[in-house]
Amino acid sequence: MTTADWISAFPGLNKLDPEITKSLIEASKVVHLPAGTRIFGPGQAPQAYLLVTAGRVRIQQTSDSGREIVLYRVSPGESCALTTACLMGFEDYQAEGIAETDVEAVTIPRATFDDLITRSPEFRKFVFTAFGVRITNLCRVIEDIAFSRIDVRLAQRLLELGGDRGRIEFTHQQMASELGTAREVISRQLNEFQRRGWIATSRGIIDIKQPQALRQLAAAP
Amino acid sequence: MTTADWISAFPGLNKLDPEITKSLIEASKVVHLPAGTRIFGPGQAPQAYLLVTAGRVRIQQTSDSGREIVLYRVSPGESCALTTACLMGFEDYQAEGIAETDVEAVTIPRATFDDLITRSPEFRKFVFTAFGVRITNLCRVIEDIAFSRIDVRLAQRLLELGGDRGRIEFTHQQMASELGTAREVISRQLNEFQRRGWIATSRGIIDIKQPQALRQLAAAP
DNA sequence: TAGAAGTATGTGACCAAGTCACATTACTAA
DNA sequence: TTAGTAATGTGACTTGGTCACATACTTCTA
Repeated sequence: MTTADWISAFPGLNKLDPEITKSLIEASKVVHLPAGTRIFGPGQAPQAYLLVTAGRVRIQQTSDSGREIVLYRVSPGESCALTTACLMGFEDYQAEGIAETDVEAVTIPRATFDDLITRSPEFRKFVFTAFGVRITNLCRVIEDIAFSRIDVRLAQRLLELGGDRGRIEFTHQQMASELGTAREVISRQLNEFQRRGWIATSRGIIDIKQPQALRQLAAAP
Repeated sequence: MTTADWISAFPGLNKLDPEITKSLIEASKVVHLPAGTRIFGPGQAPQAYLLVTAGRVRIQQTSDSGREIVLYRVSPGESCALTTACLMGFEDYQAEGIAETDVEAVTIPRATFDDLITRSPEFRKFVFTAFGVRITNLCRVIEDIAFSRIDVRLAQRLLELGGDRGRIEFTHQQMASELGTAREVISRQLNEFQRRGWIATSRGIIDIKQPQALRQLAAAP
């Protein structure tokens, strides 16, 4: 089976030489990871280059004191810079990757990855661009944590996570981990949002009622 | 002139094939940048791969509100992941790189960089490891900002910047930019450190008097 | 189906850190 | 010497994080 369907999900991989594409498809293997799988983490290095085709992987970091913060997510059409870096020989990092939903991904063995890097400028660009996006993204996170108000950040994240249905199945503690803050802080902010009618909450659920109000807050200077 | 002295400053580049080393040296050019030079930034993409051989480059980010935070520094023996990413085609980032001291660096043209990536596994590993280090580093910054107390972070940074002489020629505002906080916060913390006899300060200068006291605070949980 | 245990959320008091406004103190260049 | 500028000091206030504990909802079990 060398169904190449998945490759169309990666804009950066569309312009590869047919030969390269062939190598890529032949060496790749589609894997399915159930929600909750720990894909990599301290003491658990990934064995292959990973391209997510369906589902979502959450990359997060836990501090010594046990508090967590979500660094970024890997969505379909993306790869994880951390696993790539690890694959290329740098293994000492603290973050961990967890399948947030059932995940379908394509794995490419290290040797093939190395071979493709050598042979294809387009593949190289794809990989380096992925690095660039992640680094830029982490810089953005730093800026947000350092300089943005918690209500603004919460509104942004609610909109990001809400999707079309506007329903987020997260506990307050999970939302706190999203933003690297404390549960009580989230509880208070959510209560305030609810008081204003922007959201409705019940145990483990947040429903967005007035996305435009959240958007306005999220866009605040 | 193809003095290859600089190459010994890069542990990752020591094991290259003689041929690769030759290419590297022939294509490289040593450049000198006076302190204060803006090496890259929004709207100012770097034109070549940059390896720092002497001096120090500061990578920082400025928020919309004008506040700054130092993301990391590039010291001799290191390269800048952001410029690399940029070089490989990803250009949209907000951070800027500034020569903090007079800087001596080796530049490698894009074409040569690309060629070396293709031909040398060791060079690839060097580049990818540099990415990994930076990403790990940024994750550490995120953790610090999100979870560490400002006095602990200040103590750490004072020790990092103090060097052997234990003198730091920074204004309070500059120290605030280091940690992404406000000048008043730094002033108060420094006053407290001074009150305890750990440091001495005068206009634009911080002298470390009791590094071990700072170390103890810096190691706090 | 009641009770118990576990998880999620609410709340007030308090502390840490960031903001604002303005005063004071050093340096620098006429 | 003296403006003028840059650096630092300070108090009042707001925001956000911490702590301790109360309350409410779910699920499991007897």
